Amino acid sequence: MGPRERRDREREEIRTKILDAARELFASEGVDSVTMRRIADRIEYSPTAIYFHFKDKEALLAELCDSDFRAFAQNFAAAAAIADPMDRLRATGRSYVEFGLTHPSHYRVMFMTPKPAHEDSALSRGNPEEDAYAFLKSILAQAMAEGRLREHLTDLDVVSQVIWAGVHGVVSLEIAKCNDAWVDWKPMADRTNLMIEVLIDGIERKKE
Amino acid sequence: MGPRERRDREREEIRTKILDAARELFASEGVDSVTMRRIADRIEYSPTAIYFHFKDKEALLAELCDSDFRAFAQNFAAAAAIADPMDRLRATGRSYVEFGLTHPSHYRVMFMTPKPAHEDSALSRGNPEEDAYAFLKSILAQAMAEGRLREHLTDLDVVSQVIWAGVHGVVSLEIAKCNDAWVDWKPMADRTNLMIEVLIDGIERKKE
DNA sequence: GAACCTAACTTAACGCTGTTAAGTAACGGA
DNA sequence: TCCGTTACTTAACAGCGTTAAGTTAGGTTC
Repeated sequence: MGPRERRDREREEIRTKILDAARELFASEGVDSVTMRRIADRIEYSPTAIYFHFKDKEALLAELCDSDFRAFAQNFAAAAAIADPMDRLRATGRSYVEFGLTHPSHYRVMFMTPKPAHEDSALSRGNPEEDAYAFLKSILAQAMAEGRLREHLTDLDVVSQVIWAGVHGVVSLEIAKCNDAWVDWKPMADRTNLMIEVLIDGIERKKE
Repeated sequence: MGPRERRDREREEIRTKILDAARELFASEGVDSVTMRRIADRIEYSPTAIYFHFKDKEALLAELCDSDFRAFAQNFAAAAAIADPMDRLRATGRSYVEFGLTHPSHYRVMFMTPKPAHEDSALSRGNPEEDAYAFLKSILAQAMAEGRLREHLTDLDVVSQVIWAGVHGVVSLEIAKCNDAWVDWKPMADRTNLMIEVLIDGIERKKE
């Protein structure tokens, strides 16, 4: 079974070569520069060779996205070490915004671009270390278990989705509209801080 | 001075004809279907004729955006009639979300797509009836004047931008990620309600 | 009225895109 | 040795935004 394994390995190698080339183009020149022909140029193959390894451009980008999601989730490792759930939530929010501002191109593709379905993913969903949404949910689950959330907040998913939407709103508005002059944009840090503060204040149970 | 005026009028007519065709294509088949060639087909001109009336495709879309922004701002007319600023804020948030869900294509172009500068606009900025951001700001200005906002909230722009980001987050996540199966999406109405409630709770001054 | 000029187009083309069809080598298995 | 699969290549198609060059109609000027 030597040749077969070697062939499989070679196939995997050129696959990752394509992905690496795409990732480099994407990071350095933006999503619009990622064309099949430019990827092919980089790896010194013909453009059509890519279609032997990926169904089409969309499938290629989707697979790029998967690894980006993994990097995104690992971005929260530092925050994960914080014991207090509310403080962990604060740190997670800050990490989230930081990731978006540091990798705006990735953020756009991951969270600001509608994609048709894309169900088949190599990511282990539900695992807080690879699935950022599961990570957020686990924080709120602990907060709820410890009685730190308001009484009427019983649906973990709704709360998670609103928290997510809050920080996502700050990041995505910044990415999409920071050049628009008709808004007197205040410093990003101020917006981030107030958003996190408002969100936490809105879900935290008040002491009497 | 007859002929000259007639010529100017004709020029304006074909201009709006182009815009109307683009708008129709855009609304019915999405932004990707708006191509110079398809617009030209609709109005029975050659594609290049459009370039005599618009610098390029981007300028055409920018002008479409302007009228969309006007429609967007007028969407808040009903909410504007509410006297209490916090209730007006609630109604405005709900109108905002409703607009986004009813016109996802427009919303995407307006608020989810980075555009290079685009400063020249026919919109009267600062006028709450045409500028939705100014409208939001005017609500919060009244709230602040009436002592309804927390003491530490002194910067009207920061508060406005966070409120905006909150509802924008709910809408844009819905538009971009509603097909993603790795999130157990809860009903849009629940997310909207909780977001508005959390935001208002986070900025409203508490009675003692 | 004739010449001229310019505004408003058209046709043809360029260079780019994603993608497919058809052809060609190389190589493992029967 | 033959055969079929695998992994490609070259050529091409249809579409895109955009530009260059040519055409026609209409107002202006002598």
